[in-house]
Amino acid sequence: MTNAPSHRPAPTIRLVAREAGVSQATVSRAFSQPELLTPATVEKVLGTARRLGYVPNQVARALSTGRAGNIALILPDVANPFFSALMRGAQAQAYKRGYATFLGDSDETAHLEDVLLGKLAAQVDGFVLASPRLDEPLIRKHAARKPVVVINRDLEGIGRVLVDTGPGFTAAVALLAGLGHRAIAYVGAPRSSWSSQQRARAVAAAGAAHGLSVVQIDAGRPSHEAGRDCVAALMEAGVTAALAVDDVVAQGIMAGLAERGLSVPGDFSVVGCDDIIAATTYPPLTSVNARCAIAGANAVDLLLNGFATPAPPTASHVITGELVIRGSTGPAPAQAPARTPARAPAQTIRASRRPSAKARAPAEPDPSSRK
Amino acid sequence: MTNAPSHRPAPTIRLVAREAGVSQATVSRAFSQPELLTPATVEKVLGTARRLGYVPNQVARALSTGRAGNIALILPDVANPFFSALMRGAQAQAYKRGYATFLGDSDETAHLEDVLLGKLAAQVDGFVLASPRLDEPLIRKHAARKPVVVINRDLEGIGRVLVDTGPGFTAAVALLAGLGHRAIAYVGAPRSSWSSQQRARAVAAAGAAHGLSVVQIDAGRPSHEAGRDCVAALMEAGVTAALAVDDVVAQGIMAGLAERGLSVPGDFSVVGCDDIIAATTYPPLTSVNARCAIAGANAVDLLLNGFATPAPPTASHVITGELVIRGSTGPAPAQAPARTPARAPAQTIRASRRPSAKARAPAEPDPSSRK
DNA sequence: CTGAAAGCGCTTACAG
DNA sequence: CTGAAAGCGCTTACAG
Repeated sequence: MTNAPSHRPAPTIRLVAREAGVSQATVSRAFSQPELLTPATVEKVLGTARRLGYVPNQVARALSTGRAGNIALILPDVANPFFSALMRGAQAQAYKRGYATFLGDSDETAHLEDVLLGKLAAQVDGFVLASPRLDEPLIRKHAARKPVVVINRDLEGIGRVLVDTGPGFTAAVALLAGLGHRAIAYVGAPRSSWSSQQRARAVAAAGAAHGLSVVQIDAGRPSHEAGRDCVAALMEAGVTAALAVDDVVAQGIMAGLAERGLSVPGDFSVVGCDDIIAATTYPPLTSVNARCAIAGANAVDLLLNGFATPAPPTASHVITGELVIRGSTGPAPAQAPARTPARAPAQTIRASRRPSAKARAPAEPDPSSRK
Repeated sequence: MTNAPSHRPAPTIRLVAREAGVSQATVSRAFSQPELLTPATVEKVLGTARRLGYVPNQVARALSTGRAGNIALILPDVANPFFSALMRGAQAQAYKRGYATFLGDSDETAHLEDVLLGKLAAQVDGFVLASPRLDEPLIRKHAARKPVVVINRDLEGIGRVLVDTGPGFTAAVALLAGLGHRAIAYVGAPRSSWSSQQRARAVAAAGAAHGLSVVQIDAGRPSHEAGRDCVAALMEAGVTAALAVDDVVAQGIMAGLAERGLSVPGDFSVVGCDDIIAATTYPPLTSVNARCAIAGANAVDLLLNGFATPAPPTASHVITGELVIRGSTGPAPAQAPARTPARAPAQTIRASRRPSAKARAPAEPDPSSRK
């Protein structure tokens, strides 16, 4: 396995030095510490460097200095809108501060997280671990080797960014109470993630404060389908509003309601969380904004700022999500929607170029959501 | 700026050699070419390596061999569902083949693409460039230095993966014609991307073949909002169905129709493209599947396979997108929908924890879509 | 202000 | 089958 030799090798510092008539050290300084050189020297070196198309080799630099100039972002699923937004914020911030970003998708597994952390360790100066699935001892093991900042996991002594959506959910319950709802549901994730737990608690507490009856429903792995599937349970419970662990599930709930001929917010109110896709549904979702992009950027800042200090990052940074009220919440209906049977789901047919259309399951995975 | 010294330095090959009583060369071979060594030696070395927690330093290895073991994926917007899915497929395939992935988000700008390509060049063995905004000469310049595979850009002599959605759009037009539609619209991107051009041509040709009247509408930068905004133009044009450049725009069109009290597919039919979010809307979108994840994986394969050959990748790999029929397409209405004025858009209010709710624009960027 | 030289942690012909 | 040694392309005390 040879690297395609047809690609000419990049010019090195030695060539630039020779062409400019200076030493390698001078070329190096022209790039990394120009203030140590005469402006004329810097100009001369940079000029010939540009002419030759020279760019400092980051790999050699990393080996020499011990600093890679890279970070890695490890997350459970890049296709999930929450993580996409987070990634966008993190990558942009890292770039702005001169760092390149490795992307590691753990496919929701703790094992892959562990492997990725190990493989990338030598090439990065630190990690941002979003909603890690890894158990605490392993996270701490990796954090002992390289600086680590986690997002949405509260680990004492490890740098972390926590998105506090509790107040947003509290506000959402208050909104529903004000609209006359008396029985509501929280639709959450299974082995409660830190985020889902937090949201469930906020709903329970606020519900009690307003004298509402609150049922908790476990949707399983949060996905559009999971949301749709739990609509039966919502009808059974006799509630008139649901707060979901995230927008994907909320959107699924809206689809399930529509299949039963129920309208939102006329017959039922729905609240989501994250506020990434919430503005694009119809009706647009009332949702708790999780400031995903900001969380990603803050995590990168926390990590990079830590490089300048002797101790690893250990601070915890809390971001508060606010409620954004849109069109999926309205006055409580006169009575809870009847247990309407679902209509047959809309047909899905995959047509090829050939006239014969054949029914098949879509190959692309559902954009699902677990945080 | 020092790297946090509290993180103990990783053990090196020298330490392992000393501890195992062998030379560095032997330790190196135990990891990279164990077949050259006695099984006993390999075992001894690997054992002490494990005991010391030694992992080969990828940076040193890269400098020495000239192979980084990394690739970079450059794309216009990670928050766009199309690219998220593509990224997922690419990253997973690279991992499967032993490569780590750098992520570069160009934020839709040609300049950032250029910079990222330059900065990452030394750290990667090649690039996957998805829907590049860069002009052809610059792409060729970079491709002359490092292997490059582009996605959805047809550049002779450069490795590329092209998703051909033409047949899918042709099938979609046939579907609409069969449902009795006589006047349809294609809603595309502005400075036509390769993808949008291709789709527009397919719609025009198929429309002519079926004797339909076809209008082309430019939605500007493809986004949910752009889709919603062009509904007025659709009404004006008197069409009864629209095919959109992607699902995000299609979803926007559905929202705009809903705001006017028009139902899909009763009053109007909508077709999208990409098939990532199509299954999650209500009604679920009929959409041309763009096999995004597969495109990403194929691009990585094309790139990595090229490393084994002397010449850079130059093949072009075409993936055909098929039409997936769901609930947003139906029989043509008796007559084109009247020019109903839009109702006031659903209110958006952001509520803080404090009782006073204040109206503000959401901070998160709209997940938009340009490919 | 500039240069000669050692060193970062590996790999790999070249000997033996 | 194993080792001594050069080299990958930089950076950085150390001299001058």
